[in-house]
Amino acid sequence: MSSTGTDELLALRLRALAHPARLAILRALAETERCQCGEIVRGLPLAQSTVSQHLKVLKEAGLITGTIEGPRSCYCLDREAFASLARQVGPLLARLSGEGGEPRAACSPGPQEDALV
Amino acid sequence: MSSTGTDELLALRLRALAHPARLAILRALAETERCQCGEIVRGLPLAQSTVSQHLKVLKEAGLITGTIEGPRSCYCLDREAFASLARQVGPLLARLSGEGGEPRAACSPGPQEDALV
DNA sequence: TGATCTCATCGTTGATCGACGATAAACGAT
DNA sequence: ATCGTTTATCGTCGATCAACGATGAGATCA
Repeated sequence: MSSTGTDELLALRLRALAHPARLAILRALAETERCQCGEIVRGLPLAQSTVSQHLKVLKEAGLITGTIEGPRSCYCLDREAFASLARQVGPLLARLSGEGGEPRAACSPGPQEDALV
Repeated sequence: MSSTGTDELLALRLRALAHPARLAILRALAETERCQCGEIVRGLPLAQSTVSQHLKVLKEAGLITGTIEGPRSCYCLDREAFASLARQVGPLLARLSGEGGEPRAACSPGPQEDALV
């Protein structure tokens, strides 16, 4: 497996997560379940336009949904997207962390026998 | 909670993960458990200097360790770092995905079909 | 109608990323 | 001592990011 194409999407979503401001936005959305953009702006030390950009990034990554509702916008988490991401990231991190729990001999024990395929 | 300072480290690590080439490198390290940089280069459509740069990013994020061993280098996963990352990301994604499983009423209450992308 | 509020988008600026070739450093082998 | 191999680093270039202010589009309210 290794999935060449899927990695693009996975990387896109991880990149969307990989910013302190966006993490803060997501946490705010999770806590309040409210969607007002203005409230998020007031909770962060960033300009309104900057927050709007971050929201756009999150929306394009498919992590949140945005709905124009009258003069204001309603943002909220796409729970299913995060569940799907968890199903992808969970096993990946498990595998990278050793998973089964074999000793694994770290990296270089010293006398590196042959190797090579 | 949410700790403003921790988000910096979390974002750093997520950003290190958020690149297809680096995902491929990590998978290669997880599969072969071998550390030769040259082997990784031969397995990717990238120049040696580019791979070296990616390895540097991963190392600076604390996700892998690199040991100079004679003329060659020995890279391998920092299993503990990935375990720690999993302990951080797992609950986060669980929370963002709804966790408890309450209905949560989605976002928009009104009958506005889609609007917006 | 006009004023106001909310938010998205545009345009700009400086910083960082991603890729590459070229080069240098460390070591083993000849 | 001199090669050849392996890897890190440097310098460059184009693309993208992150932040901001300014502007514009909708919708509500006076």
